[in-house]
Amino acid sequence: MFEVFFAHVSEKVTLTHEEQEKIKRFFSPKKLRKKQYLLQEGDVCKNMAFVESGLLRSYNVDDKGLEHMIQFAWEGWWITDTYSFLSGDAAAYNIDAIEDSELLLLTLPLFEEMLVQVPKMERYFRMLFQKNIISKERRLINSITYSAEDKYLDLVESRPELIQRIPQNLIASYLGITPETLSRIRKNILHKK
Amino acid sequence: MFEVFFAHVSEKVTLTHEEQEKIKRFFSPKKLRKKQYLLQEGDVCKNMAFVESGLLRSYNVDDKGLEHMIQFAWEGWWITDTYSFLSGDAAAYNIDAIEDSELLLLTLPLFEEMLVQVPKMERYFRMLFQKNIISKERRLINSITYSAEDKYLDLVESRPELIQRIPQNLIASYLGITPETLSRIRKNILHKK
DNA sequence: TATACCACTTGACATATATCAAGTCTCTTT
DNA sequence: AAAGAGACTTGATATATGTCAAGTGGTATA
Repeated sequence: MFEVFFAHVSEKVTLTHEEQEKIKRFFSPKKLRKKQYLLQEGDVCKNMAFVESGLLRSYNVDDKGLEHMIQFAWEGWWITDTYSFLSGDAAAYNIDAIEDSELLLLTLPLFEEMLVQVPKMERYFRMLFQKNIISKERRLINSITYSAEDKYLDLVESRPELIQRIPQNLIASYLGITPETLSRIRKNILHKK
Repeated sequence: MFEVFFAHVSEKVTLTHEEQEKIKRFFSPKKLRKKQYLLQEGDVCKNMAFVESGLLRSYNVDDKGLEHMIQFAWEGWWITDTYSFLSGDAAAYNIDAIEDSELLLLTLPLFEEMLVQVPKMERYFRMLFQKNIISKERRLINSITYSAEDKYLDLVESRPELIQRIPQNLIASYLGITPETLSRIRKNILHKK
């Protein structure tokens, strides 16, 4: 159950066997069936979730009922509502499973306790967050700078697995465009070739 | 010179006097006059910069020569091109001073050395990056979800100091809209009142 | 004091993208 | 095999925002 997780951690820091055993005790495993919620808007986000298998998404819902994708997370990714998790305020996001999934959950008190007991994990999370910042920044710039077509082309290039695995209507939402526009863009790109 | 910096650090972790003295040695102070560059697109970003006083901005420039604001940083903020700084690849951004500024610079080797010698700083940066993720995420959602007017209203509410201090054409760029559109939005908001 | 420059505004018009509505195709369920 | 649902496409039209061009007022500079 912890295979993917420790493989991921070991890319950033080297843990002893004892440290691994200690770390395991802070997590609760959880299975989620397709379409089940991990978090609903308005609730407090009690967990960070590491995805051992499957696929989840986080998104918010606007006044008109439209969904806006914030993140997709599959094997080897973390997903949470960072703000709600850390502040204890109500979540603005929903998180649910796109495919049946196996998760490792970590609450805030256990997260903090783990960082104290295994200081190497401070380093792991610092590095994890660095990468997160880089990718959020890239997405933000794309969103501000590019046309709908260029946003899509950049995604195709930078995240091809995402294009393969995620339905088109969710990709459209992730890019901040409508499914109709994305469909027309794809048609347009094919014509050009 | 380190007043603002240690005030900022002490919000997150408590340092001894010895630790403070040790930390100081990793930084190089630098003054920047208005309009001077800290980083130019294409160069490698050699530093993270902490702003002791003044105001800087990071931005990229698109094919048409238009600037797109990524971040503003004044007293108590960090600014860098995170990707270029960590990877050593060419920077996609420019960073320059909007006002005369005093900075504390930290190179990557010294950043890493500091984290080893003063492990509390791992914790400081982990927490700093957490906050950064939260604010980037909020901006991203706004960018994807909201109309130009709603983006501006959200900024007025969440970052009033920014509205005060930053020229309107740069705010427009930060929101991903044109200065003309922002001007009309502001007029429109006044009319409603 | 004159000059030039910059930030911002305003108007007319252009365009990318959204919206609404219908249609196709595939896959699942009965 | 039939029915229904879901994902995607396509067309007609609407709308928000961009583009281009001109004008105003303030402020720095010579």
